Amino acid sequence: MVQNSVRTLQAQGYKATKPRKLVLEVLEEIERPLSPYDIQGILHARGKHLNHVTVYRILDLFCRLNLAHKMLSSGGFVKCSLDAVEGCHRFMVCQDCGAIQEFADEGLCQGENRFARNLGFHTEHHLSEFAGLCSRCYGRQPQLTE
Amino acid sequence: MVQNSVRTLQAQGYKATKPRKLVLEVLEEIERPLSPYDIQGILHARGKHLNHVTVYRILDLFCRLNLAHKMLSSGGFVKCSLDAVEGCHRFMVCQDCGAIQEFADEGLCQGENRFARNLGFHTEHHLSEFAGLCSRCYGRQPQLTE
DNA sequence: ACCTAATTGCAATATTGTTGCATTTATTCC
DNA sequence: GGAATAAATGCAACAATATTGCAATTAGGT
Repeated sequence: MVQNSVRTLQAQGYKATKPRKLVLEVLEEIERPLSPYDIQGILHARGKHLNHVTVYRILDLFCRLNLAHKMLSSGGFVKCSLDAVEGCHRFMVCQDCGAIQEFADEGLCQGENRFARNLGFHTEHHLSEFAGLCSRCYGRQPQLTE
Repeated sequence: MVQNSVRTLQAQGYKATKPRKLVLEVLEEIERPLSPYDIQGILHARGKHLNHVTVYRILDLFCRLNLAHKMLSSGGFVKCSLDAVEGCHRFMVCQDCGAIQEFADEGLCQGENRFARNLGFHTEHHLSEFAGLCSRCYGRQPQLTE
């Protein structure tokens, strides 16, 4: 799976370096928003030592290439699971287990565009996050500390 | 107008202190996302000196009381213009002049809830921001530096 | 005007993010 | 496979942002 992202990197002329692959692995494995320092810490615990500056720059690149997304509510980074989200980022965040799920819907976009235009606003990008409970956590005891 | 917010504060048992009124004034006057340090700086230039810790705590309180909102995309704070946004925060941000406009729509909420539920997700809050051009800036030359 | 709880300021510290430059590394070409 | 080289990383220093505990101040009720 990391392989897909590696291809994207190379297709755009970026190198598939070891640090970049390591960050990709973490983001794929942990489907929850992670800060740059979170990622550094996780890798550190695995004996992989990346400078935090490097992590910042990698995440920055990934966001530009749409390989990752910076969550609006928490500022944490997640791996994008959808390829074709043209300037429209939508995620559901489970308030219990912290899991995130990306989604897209043409109908929602159109509804939002129409609504905005009625207010004289010409929309270019939508950002939206839903907070709630995922199907696994719905009807269970809370898990997440915080 | 600050008066409305002052009433909200007092109705909830919070004091209408000078620092709080000053922050309210700035947020009302400047309808663009402002960081805590922005606000401190603006007030400082007017001869009003607030400690940044105070600004942080005030903004924190305002958000809890729904008097202010922390923008998802920028992290800046804006004054809420709608009273009855129950856990649902929606803003349009002009990419040109930076102006923000809060909005609400029952229909959008319902559509989003329905969509999420089809994916097994039980939504509690919606956060959404549209980026685009406001009616004044649409069809003009760009203004915002950055 | 006084009392008291709430709020603010201060100092110290922690966390997060940025910049310039020397060193290393992934790819291209032979 | 082994250079060449442009890109990427690490390092060090620093800048910006955010948090905590506690003493001093202030708003609101009497």
